[in-house]
Amino acid sequence: MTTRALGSAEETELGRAERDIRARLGDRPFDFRSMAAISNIYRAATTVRNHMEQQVLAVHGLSWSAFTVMWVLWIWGEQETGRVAAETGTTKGTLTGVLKTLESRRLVLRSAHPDDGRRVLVRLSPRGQAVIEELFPRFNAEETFAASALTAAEADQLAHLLRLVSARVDSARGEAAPRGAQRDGPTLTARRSGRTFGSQRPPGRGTGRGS
Amino acid sequence: MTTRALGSAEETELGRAERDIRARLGDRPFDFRSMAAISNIYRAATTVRNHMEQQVLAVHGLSWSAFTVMWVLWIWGEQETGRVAAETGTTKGTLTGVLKTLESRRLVLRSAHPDDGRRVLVRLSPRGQAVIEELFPRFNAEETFAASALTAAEADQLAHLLRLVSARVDSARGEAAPRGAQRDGPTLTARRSGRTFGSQRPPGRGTGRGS
DNA sequence: TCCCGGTCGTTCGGCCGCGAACGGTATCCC
DNA sequence: GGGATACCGTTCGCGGCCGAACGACCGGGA
Repeated sequence: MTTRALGSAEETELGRAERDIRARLGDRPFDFRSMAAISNIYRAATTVRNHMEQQVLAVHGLSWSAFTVMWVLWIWGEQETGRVAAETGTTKGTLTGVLKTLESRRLVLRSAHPDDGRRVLVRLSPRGQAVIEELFPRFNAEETFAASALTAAEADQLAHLLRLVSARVDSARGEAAPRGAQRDGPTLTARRSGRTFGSQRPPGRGTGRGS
Repeated sequence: MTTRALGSAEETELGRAERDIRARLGDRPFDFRSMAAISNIYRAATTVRNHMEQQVLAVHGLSWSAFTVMWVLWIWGEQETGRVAAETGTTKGTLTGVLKTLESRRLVLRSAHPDDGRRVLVRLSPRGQAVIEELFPRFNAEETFAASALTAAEADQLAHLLRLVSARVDSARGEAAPRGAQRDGPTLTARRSGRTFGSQRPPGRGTGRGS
């Protein structure tokens, strides 16, 4: 309640849209509260991604995905492509394409795994290293800007609530139809979503003292 | 703080990832709080979208975007394509493609605007109407599930915080480089993002008693 | 040794997504 | 009225994105 931010018509505008929706659906027992919470996630995500691509990434012609891959390689160093895919939240097939793009621009390098012929290792090139080190401070500055309508406590709260949603949805992987069922299906390629704070940890890094 | 939900290792896992990031970047003055808040938005959005497409939309082979378009037409009725584009948060070019897909499946109908030869009107076909009415309750049920780790107050708070972020980023449209500058650039196609609660209102609907 | 199931990265087809460019249309202003 | 201007939806090129299919490769077992 502290930061209302911007003298915009935000609340009234949104109220109008919601009123239209209720006028159309109000006689049916839908969960408008969850609808607002969930739908706004996608809305904010698209807004932020477009902003970053236009304001920060455009100077190097990078997409959000390409940047994310470079970020992962920057933080955790050389990785197997499968791990990068999981960490960036895409499928292996998608990652192949992104890597092809990055490789064509000489930003990353692929190399064969020494012990396993199936695996492929990826790492930043010196050029890629320079690009991410130039880009990330600007990227982070825009993150600060995007969160600047929030108090510190609100930013923490936002991250926390989003993690709860992600964890909840992740917990339902591999199910079929009904909501009540317990999860059992193990067969599904590991999938993560988005940059940073994925739940995969890098290999050979601190074991984090178990549970 | 009330709902911790799932006996998962969520917090410790995320803590480990964040610790790795700080180990790599901690000596530099980055804004880790904003980083966590913003990056988790994208992560949650992807997770939710994939979940919806797999659990709800797959039975009709619809994408999130196609569903969103049908939703808009369902709630607000026949619309000009430009308005649908703004409401769904895509460009006009993208919408043309989505409409082509929907039209090929006989879910929407295009018609010429009576008074303006440039405009095109879109509406749900009877078949499309039936599909969205079957699909939306299931969709909303999954929204409820996705938000089920949150209390009612937390869900409201999440929506509120996300709206603040969206509004903040939207306010920066048309700028170039420096953060301090005031916005001036008017030339930019109206852009919204995501389903529901966009700030565009339908034409000819209640005027909402102005400001 | 030779299968054989499992795993890895790539390829493929289809769709979404963007900005830029294009043709058709309306509107403003003289 | 007639031309400049602005607007609308479509098209285009390129890249991201997914699931499925594929070929290469690993490991274990007889």
